[in-house]
Amino acid sequence: MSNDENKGARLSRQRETILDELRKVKTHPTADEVYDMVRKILPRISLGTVYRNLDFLSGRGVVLRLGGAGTQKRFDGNPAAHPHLRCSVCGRVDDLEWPLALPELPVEQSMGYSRLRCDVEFVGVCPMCAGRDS
Amino acid sequence: MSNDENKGARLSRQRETILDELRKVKTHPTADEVYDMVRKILPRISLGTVYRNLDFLSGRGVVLRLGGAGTQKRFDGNPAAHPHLRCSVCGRVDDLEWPLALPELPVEQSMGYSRLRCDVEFVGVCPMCAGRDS
DNA sequence: TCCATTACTAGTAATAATTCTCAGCAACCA
DNA sequence: TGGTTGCTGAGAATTATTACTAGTAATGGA
Repeated sequence: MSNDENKGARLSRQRETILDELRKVKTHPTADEVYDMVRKILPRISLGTVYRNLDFLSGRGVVLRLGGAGTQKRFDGNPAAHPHLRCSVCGRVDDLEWPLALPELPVEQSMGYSRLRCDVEFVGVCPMCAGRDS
Repeated sequence: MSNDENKGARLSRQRETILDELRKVKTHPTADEVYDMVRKILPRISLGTVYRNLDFLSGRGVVLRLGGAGTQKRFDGNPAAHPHLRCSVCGRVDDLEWPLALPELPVEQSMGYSRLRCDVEFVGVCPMCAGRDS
């Protein structure tokens, strides 16, 4: 966080706390889950600030914004590309604990796209949701 | 489209048209792009009907609902799992024309998740958006 | 054939997630 | 020390999606 791109950017208490809290957990919280976490430390923070900073941080590649199949976006404190498991029922996301090599796309197959990164997501039903019904 | 699960389901003119139009294109339209396409044929169709039927069809696995990094969901007339290329600027989605084998997850690595399917998405900047700025 | 049931529709209201706006405060620089 | 810029909280606005409602059409027995 100290190259030219970030010239002028300040590490406010709010921004720092959001980043800290996000790095602390292994769940992949949604914006308002982050809001709840951070509010325990900075009770007067606003939801808009959380969104603004998650946007800022993911824009800089410091955290990962997971688009995914769900309706809300989720955020990951670990910015390295790694595969996820997503529950299609409750929307929860886990890291896959298995060193799956991410597929590499040869430039001549990239159809003109640049700056590619690979998102791999396995979508299924998590143990909790599978137990609930069937 | 004729097994037990679909008992009672009817193939209305609206539903049929939505499916036809979706299968016709290689783009991966959003719900309101589908709405626009279908409206040329059935001008009185409502957006709610489009959403309802896209939901119905993707629930049955007849079409694919692509969650993805963008803000709107996109739909794919080809329900077979296959990798996509997504532009992080304009949100457009292309099929990857390269027979990339989708990674297979061994059951013992699935962390209790069941009925898994794999989504692979390469996210980058498409040629059009790359040309516009830099 | 007639009637009850069910699936579906258009239109519109409601909701949910996210982004935008704006006035004030705080850090930084000349 | 004063001006500029980045950031904030609060709340309004926007956007995508879902839910509701009343009406219509297909279906399946009596």
